[in-house]
Amino acid sequence: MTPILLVEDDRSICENLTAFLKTEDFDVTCAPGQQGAAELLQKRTFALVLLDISLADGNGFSVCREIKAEYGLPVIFLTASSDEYSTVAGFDLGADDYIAKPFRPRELVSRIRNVLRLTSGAGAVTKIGDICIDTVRGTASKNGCDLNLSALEYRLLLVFLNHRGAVLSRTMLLESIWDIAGEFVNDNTLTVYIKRLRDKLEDDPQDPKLILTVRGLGYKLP
Amino acid sequence: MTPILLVEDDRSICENLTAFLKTEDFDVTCAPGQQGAAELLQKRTFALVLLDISLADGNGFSVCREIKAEYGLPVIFLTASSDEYSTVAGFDLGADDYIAKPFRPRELVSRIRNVLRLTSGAGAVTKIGDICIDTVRGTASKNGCDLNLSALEYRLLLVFLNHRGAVLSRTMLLESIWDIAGEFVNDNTLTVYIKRLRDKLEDDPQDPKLILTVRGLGYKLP
DNA sequence: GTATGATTTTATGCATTTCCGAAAAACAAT
DNA sequence: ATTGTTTTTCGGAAATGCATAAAATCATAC
Repeated sequence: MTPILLVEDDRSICENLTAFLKTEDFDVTCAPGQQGAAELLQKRTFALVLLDISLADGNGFSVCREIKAEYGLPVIFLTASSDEYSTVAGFDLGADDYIAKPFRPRELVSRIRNVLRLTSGAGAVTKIGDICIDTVRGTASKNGCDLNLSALEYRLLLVFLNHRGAVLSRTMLLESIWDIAGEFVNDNTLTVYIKRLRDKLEDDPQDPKLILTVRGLGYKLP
Repeated sequence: MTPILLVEDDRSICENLTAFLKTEDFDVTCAPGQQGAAELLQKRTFALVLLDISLADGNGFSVCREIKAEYGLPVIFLTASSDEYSTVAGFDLGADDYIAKPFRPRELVSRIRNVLRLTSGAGAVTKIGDICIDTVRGTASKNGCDLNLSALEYRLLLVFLNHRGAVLSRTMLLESIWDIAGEFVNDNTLTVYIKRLRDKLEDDPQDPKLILTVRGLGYKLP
């Protein structure tokens, strides 16, 4: 299921598209406006964004600019105003395609697949605060400069990323990284890697804001 | 001047588009039908093909299939029949965009630029620094002189090329080149070929700038 | 049959990382 | 405060992953 973010304030369009795209193996999440879209992009990772130009709060253009600057995700504009000016402006902002309503669902699917094909190789970037994780390039950076994570540090960070907000028990973390044929490593190894990650990620490793300890339960990424 | 091939049998459209696109810094060559298109593609190099579906001899779909198979060039369908079936069929053949007549010239230009942006890196000849890879001839050259890559070295380079920027795991590389009926070769074979490629490609093989090692994760071409 | 080049394997060295034990610190409960 | 538990820190030993050289195998043409 390819995760897609649909930014659209018309509820009925949202519901119809979500249902239809589901049958085509896309996992659609709806955001009614700029605000919600920004929050979802912070929290989760998407492969593509479908963007309505006319939103209640702000317009699609500014959302597009943000998405391109922050996450580099492919964007397809989805809009009623099919006038030439909009089309050109949309492309100038780095949109990857532009579909005028009313559009035929099957054409939309074709265009989504097409854009995904053309942009594959573009990174799937997730942001947490000023930390940037690019799962395609296999890098994590802070304020643009590479953090030089080791392979294990990187994998550990990924686990936190995929369970954003949840408390992860030490056992669970050990299992997901060190479970080689049921043989675990020393429990303390995890602790050491938590420290390493903090040293590299946190502004102040003494007072972690990203990887928090939940005493007795484990750790979590808020 | 970006060279574009326009395959279109309506003379007046040809002339108008040629003139207009010229003002946008595109160098348009017209072919009235399948026959002429094939000959021109043989003789010259184009960056993109604008393709009318309804041609006097044969139809645009078969031309598209041929272009994609033989030259791998980006294709934009340009057509009167905007029915859904055609759109989907066009994309299925590997078209990169689809514009229904009548279209606005400025939108066409936007879409051309957009497709060129998205497909840059495809094309028959790709450059990385001072390395030139010609996927039609199957050769790679540095500063104009042939690098004399062996078949495997060349194929390995192609894998990197097709995943520019991404970290490619050793397993993935082994699979894409040495996976003969699930039987892998010695894991170190890959290492050796990485070295061979570096020796031929890099200015200073000791300090690679093209094929970088990402310890624990794999290699990547930045 | 030998000569040439491509491919694969073997062997070795080096650098980084991963791992662990033990001590120190932080925390919770009495 | 005292005690016991959990978490953090530290340094060095062990393991791993990668680079390199050189030898062995295979294919092809001469």
